[in-house]
Amino acid sequence: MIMIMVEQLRSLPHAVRILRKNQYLFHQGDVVTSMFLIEAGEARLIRRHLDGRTVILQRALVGSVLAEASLFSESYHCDAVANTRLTVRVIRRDQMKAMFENDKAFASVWASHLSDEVRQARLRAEILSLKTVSERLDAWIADKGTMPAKGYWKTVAQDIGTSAEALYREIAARRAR
Amino acid sequence: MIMIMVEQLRSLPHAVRILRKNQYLFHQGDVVTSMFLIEAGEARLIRRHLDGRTVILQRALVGSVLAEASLFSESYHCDAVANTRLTVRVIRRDQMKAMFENDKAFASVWASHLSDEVRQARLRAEILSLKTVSERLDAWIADKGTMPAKGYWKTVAQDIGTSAEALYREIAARRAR
DNA sequence: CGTCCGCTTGACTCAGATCAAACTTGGTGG
DNA sequence: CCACCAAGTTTGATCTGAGTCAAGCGGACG
Repeated sequence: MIMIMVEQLRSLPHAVRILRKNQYLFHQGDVVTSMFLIEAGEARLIRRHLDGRTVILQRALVGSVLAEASLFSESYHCDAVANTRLTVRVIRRDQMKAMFENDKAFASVWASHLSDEVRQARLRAEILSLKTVSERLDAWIADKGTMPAKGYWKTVAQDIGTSAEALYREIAARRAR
Repeated sequence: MIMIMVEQLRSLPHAVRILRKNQYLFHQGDVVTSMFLIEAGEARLIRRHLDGRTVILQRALVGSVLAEASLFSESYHCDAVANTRLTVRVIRRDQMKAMFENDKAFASVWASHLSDEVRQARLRAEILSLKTVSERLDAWIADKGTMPAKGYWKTVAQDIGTSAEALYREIAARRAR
């Protein structure tokens, strides 16, 4: 399903943009003129708080679209930053809108994709409403299937909204059993 | 926008169902045959955990649709319960799908609505990723505009994922300033 | 008028945030 | 090949915000 969508998006005229790690793709408040399909690398949607803390709204990997939720809105509601060196396909918003309006199959796939995003975001909120690290980790694993390789644990800690240390301790405790 | 959608939904043939408080509209895993438009009352989408604790995924008031994210899926991914006496308009899923496919305006409105849901769910996750009650309350108020009337505070506590007591204390502390 | 529910406040306890210091590991450049 | 650096991991110590239990208050409503 998602592949079908990506296929169709690739058929549109586009430009390509390459960003360095930590470079911004767009900022909260910018007028939405383009949508971005990730070709290589990884990005994150973040919101920065007054005190400088950042919250990750979403992590986006190869094949995902930034920012789906903005196709019908005037301005971006968060920042997008490259997590790694990042290659994105730039598609003009009006072209994507035209495709949505003229191609029934695409419209369905797009809506279905949005529905999935709703579910995922609600799941994330559900995980974050759990109180202990242990419960959150269980829920995270229940969703994803397995624990990732060692270098990615810190990332999981951010996903489930705890400090890295707390997660390491939980993992250590489980290892001990 | 949302009103336009509701208007169009009302134009479809439908049945009406009335539920008592705490009665279930559907359960997680049920096959999706219908969508529900709330005519009167209030419902909540919840997920029940092994230990019996319930997590509110979403609260739904008059005019909202349950469960948007399921139009394109086979089974419900959570439970829906009446918060009050509840009147819903029952619309068959295949009719709604047909409308999505044949009516461009509706398709746009629907996708736009889903985008909004994505934003809201992500915002909720963002709030829940904050660590102190004070920060969460600030974020909640920043989103909604103001604090609700006194009888609704307990609800807010659930929204921001803390105990009622913790919220009452935070409110008391603010009053003191 | 009694019952229910939301609010209020106190006391206690604890999970996890934070700070800190050491150790792996992979990559980079000399 | 090794020194060095950056990032992630590990573990300890400390502190605190908030969950929980508990008891009392007040308004709404049958």
